Amino acid sequence: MSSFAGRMKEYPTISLDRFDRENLHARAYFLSHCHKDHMKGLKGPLLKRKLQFSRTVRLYCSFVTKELLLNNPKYAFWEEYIVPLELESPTQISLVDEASGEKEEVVVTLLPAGHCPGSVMFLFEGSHGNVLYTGDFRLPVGDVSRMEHLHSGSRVKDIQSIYLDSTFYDPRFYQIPSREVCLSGISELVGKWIIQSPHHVVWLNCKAAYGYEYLFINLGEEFNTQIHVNTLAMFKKMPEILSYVTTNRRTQIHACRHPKDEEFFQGNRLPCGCTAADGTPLRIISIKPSTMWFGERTKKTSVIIKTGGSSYRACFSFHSSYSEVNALPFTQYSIWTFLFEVIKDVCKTIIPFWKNIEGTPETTALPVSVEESLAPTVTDAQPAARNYVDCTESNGEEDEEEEEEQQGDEEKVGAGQPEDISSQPPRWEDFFTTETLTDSQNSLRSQPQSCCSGMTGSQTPDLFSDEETAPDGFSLTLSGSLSNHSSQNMDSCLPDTLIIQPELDGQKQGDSETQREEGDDRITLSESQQSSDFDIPCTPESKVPRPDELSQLYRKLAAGEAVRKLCKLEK
DNA sequence: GCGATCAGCT
DNA sequence: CACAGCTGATCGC
Repeated sequence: MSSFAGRMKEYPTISLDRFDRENLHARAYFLSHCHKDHMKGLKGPLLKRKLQFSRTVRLYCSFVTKELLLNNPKYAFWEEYIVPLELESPTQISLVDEASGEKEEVVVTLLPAGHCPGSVMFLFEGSHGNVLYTGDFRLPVGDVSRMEHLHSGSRVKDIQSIYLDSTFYDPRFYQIPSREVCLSGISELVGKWIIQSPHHVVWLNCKAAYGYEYLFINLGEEFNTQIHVNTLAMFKKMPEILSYVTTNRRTQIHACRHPKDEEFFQGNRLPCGCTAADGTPLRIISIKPSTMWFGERTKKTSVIIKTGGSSYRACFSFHSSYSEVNALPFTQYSIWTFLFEVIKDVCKTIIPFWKNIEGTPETTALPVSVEESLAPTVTDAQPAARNYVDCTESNGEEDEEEEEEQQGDEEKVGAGQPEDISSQPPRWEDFFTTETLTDSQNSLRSQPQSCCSGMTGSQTPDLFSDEETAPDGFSLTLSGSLSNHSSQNMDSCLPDTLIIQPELDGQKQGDSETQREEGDDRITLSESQQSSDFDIPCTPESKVPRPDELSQLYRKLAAGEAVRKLCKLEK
C-alpha cells in the first residue's frame, strides 16, 4: 500500500491520491488511478462537505478514471467536482486559496502509466520547478524516453523531483517478464486446456481490481470468446472492453468472483456456480496472476508455474521492475521520493546504493544502474531517508571486475538495447493509454507497432525448453513465442515458458502443496518467497553475509564508500 | 448506525 | 513481508 502522504514539497497545496487529514485543505486534488489504496479519504464526509462550500476545488484525473470512480455510488457525489483531462494535453490550473484569494498557477500534463485502465502519471510545471508524480506505473524500458512532454526539443526536461512508484524498486525484483511474454504464456496454457473439450474451463483468479482487462481482451480475441465476470457496469462506456466480457456463464474462460471462490474451486466449482448443461463435471484449472521476478543473472525463467493438480500461477505485474525503473531517463539529476516504503518494509536491512555525480549539486542522486548494490540500511540513522533518497559520496570509479562481467554477460540488462522483433505482439501500453471511451476504432487490443518499442533485453527471459506430461495427458509444454503463440499450432512451440510440476518430483499429489519444495532441484524458493503470490526465485548468487562481512559493509558505508557487494540480508 | 482501524485471509 | 483488496471484529462518535 502506498505510504505517500498525499503532498509534494514543491506544490504543497495540491493533494494526490490521498484525501484525508491535511489533504482536506488542498486547493486541488489529483487521482492517478482507481485503486482503493490511492483513494483514501475520497469518500469521507468531511471532504464532501468541503466541496459543497468550495467554488474552485476540483478533482483532476483521466476520463477513464472518472468513469470507473463514478461507477461506484459511494463516490457519485464527486461528479460535479471532477475535471477529466486528456492525456498528453498540458492544462493550466489555478490553485486558489479561497480565504485570501491568493493564487498560484501550475501546468499539469497527464502521461500514460500502464498500471491499469485510466492510470496516469502527473507532470507538474510551475514556479517551483518540474515535478513528476508517477502514481503506480508499469512501463517498458524506453517508453518514458519517448514521451514528448518530458522533453524540451531533443533534451529531457529538467525534472527536479520524481515521486516514484517504488513497489518493486529493489534489486531482488531485478527483472519481471514483459507483459507480452506473460500474456503469451497464459494464452498457451488456456488454449491447450480449453481445446480439449467444452467441459474444460479456466478460472482466472484475479484480484478484485482494475488492471486485468487487457488479459481478458487478448484471451477473448485469441479464443473468440468472452470472459465471464460478475458485472459489466463499470465498462458500459468502454466498448473495447465490453465486447470481451460477459455475464453469461456459458463460456470456457471465467474471471468471476465469490467471497468463497477458493473454496468453490477446491470443490471443482466455479465461483459463479456454473455447471455443464448435460451434467458432465467441469474440468477446471485456475490461473492466478502473480508477480514473478528474476534476478540479474538468473538463467532460466518461467512465466507459468503449476502449484497444484489444477492450479497455476502466471506472471503478471502492474508495477515496473528494478531494471525498468533504473532505465528511466532524467534520473541522474532528480531527487527521488518513494511512494512506497517497500524497500524498508520488505527488506529492512537493504537500501539501494546511490552516489553523487561529480560537479552536480549535492541533491543529485544517481542509482547504480545495472549492478545490484546493496548495503545495510542507514535509515534509522538518517530519518530524511524515509521519503527522500539521500546522496552518498561517489568513490569516483567503477568496480572493474563487475563491469567487465556485465560486458560479457549475455543477460546484460539496461536501457537502449531494443531487440529486433519483426512481429510485435499487442502492447499493453496502448490499451492502458486509451482515453476515448466510446471510440470503437481506437482498439484497446492495438496493432503491431511498426517501430521497435516496448521490448528490450531486460524484458525478454531466456528461452529454454522443458517438456513434461501431466497424468491426465494434458501436455505441459508451453510455448511463449512472441510472434507465433497460437495454441492451435503445437508443433511451432518455441519454449520460453515452463510449467513446474512439483508432484512429479517424487511427491504424491496430496502432498504437493505442503512439501513441494522438497526434492525439487530446479527451483528452490527462498524463505521469503514461500508464502505468498511471489513464488519465484530471485538472484541465485545472493547469499547471507557473514557477520564480519556485515561489519565491513557498515564501515564502508559510514565512510561514504561505495558498497557494491551483492548480499542478501536476513530480516 | 456509521466510519475508522486492525487482524486475518487470499 | 510486499500486491489490492475483502471480510469480520472492535471501538468511538
